[in-house]
Amino acid sequence: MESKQNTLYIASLAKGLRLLRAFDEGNTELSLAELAQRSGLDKSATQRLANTLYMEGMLDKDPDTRRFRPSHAWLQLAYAYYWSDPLVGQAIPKLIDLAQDLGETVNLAEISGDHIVYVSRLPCKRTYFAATIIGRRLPALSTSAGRAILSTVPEAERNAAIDTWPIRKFTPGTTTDRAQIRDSIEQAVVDGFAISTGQMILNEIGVATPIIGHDGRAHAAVQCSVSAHTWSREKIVQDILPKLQDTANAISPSFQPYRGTAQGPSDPD
Amino acid sequence: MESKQNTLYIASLAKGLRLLRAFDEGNTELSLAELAQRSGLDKSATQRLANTLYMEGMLDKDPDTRRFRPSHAWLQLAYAYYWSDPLVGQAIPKLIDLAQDLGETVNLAEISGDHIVYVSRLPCKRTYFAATIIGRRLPALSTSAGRAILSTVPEAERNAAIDTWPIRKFTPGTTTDRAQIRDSIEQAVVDGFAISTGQMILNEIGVATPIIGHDGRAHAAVQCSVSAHTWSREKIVQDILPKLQDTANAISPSFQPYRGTAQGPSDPD
DNA sequence: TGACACCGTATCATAATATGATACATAAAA
DNA sequence: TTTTATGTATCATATTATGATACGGTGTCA
Repeated sequence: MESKQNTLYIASLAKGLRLLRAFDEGNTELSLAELAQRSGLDKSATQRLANTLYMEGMLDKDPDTRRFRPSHAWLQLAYAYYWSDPLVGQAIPKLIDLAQDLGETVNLAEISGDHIVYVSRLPCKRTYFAATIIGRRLPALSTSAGRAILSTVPEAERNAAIDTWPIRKFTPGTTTDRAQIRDSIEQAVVDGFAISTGQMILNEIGVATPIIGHDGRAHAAVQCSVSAHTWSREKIVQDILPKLQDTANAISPSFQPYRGTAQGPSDPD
Repeated sequence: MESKQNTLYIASLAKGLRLLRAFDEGNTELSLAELAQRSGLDKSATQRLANTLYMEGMLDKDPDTRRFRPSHAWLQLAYAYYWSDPLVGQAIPKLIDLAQDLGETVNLAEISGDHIVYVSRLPCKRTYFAATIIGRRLPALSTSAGRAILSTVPEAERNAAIDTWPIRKFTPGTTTDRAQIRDSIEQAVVDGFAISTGQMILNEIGVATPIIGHDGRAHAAVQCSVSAHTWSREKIVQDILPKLQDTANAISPSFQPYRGTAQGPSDPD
């Protein structure tokens, strides 16, 4: 089989991880056959790996349908992650205050390669789409948070990112023109914040301010999503933005930049 | 080596998972040696497994200190979990409303073997310990949520649980006497809710109401934690409890009971 | 400065472990 | 009923993981 490399790579472990990754928002429970199909592994391998994950408590199994599901252990991993991320402890209390103050949903996003990951969400009111987005991974260029973060990196690197990083069309209103995205980011360089309309969801406006680290670069952003029905661009800049920036600045100074990086493939999901 | 069983158990995968589980609130970043020590694996195995996890993007690595950390992928797993858990989608919108209404922190907890797992948290105000508790796993008997859930199971099973399930002492005020815990749970059988004082944190009061499924049993609970400085038991019963119960009942009817169970060892952490 | 201990990294011959083809059983579809 | 698909179990083979060993770098104690 495709031995990824040399002797310090254990294929069995990697294959097991592929099974875990077979689950997502569209595939919440999978049969053995589906698991095999989605992971690209043959039936026998899938059988053994899934059984191992089951025995280790990483997968639940419905005794009737024999379908597999993510177990609570997946949340325990998130718990461990939270403690390991130095930014989380710093930011959460301030984000709580911000969310209470604004009365709108506030998110914390971090850069992860060419994507951003939502690390924490403080929901307020009836959130349009009430689903949690913790752990959601999106192309950085297509999000206000990603653009805010990119606005803090050196010009050359920034331009390279704008030219090469992935983009995805979520709604009819999603910007797919890189020139337009460049304008948006350059505007953010000047303004110190990024704002985008209807990129992810129709009638949704996102504002984000970068959380700047010691090196002057942002690795994260505070983001706020509001409805275009009740908010205008001007009103956001006037009422939300100042508080958003205060919060981001309050988090910034003591933040140890996050230097580690996994070299996983930049999967174009 | 200790082949857990037969031919449908892949030891390498299980060992890799042990590395992941080596990270927790007290061990947020680990060197290779520490990883080996905590997982109980020898240096070579740890080296290979950690390297594989790194290549697959499951671990980050600080290029200077060479220490490993949980990666963003751990949050992506949580994301997949949220979509797979039918209760989450049902409950979150109602919990948001409840949290806004109460102005206090609201949690969703699920039973997982003899422990409970916090699945979602809606923080309000300055939460005493602002840390997130999503994914935190606690002995069911030591929590208000666990007692609320246990109050809905048949008597025989309930008694067996009270006699055998694990207990842990978190504060000087934590109840370790099973007779007392039995009283607390039997009271919950009558009242329909559980309340506990200073079990996890000093001066913290927890109230929980069970979310009852089709089979009449609860697999989850809505929980609220407040400060004993500003709340008395009576005030909680008067002001918080009714809303808490309404919310739990609103979630209950349409909830498909969660039948799958991993057979992992009941680790006494 | 040198000696020592520790850690991360790399290599390699060996055998233990994972492999995947195959067969059986059960359940769903025709 | 027959047919198809899916979950489960078995087994001989060689591919794959193993772990002992060695090397280079770094920090610590004399």
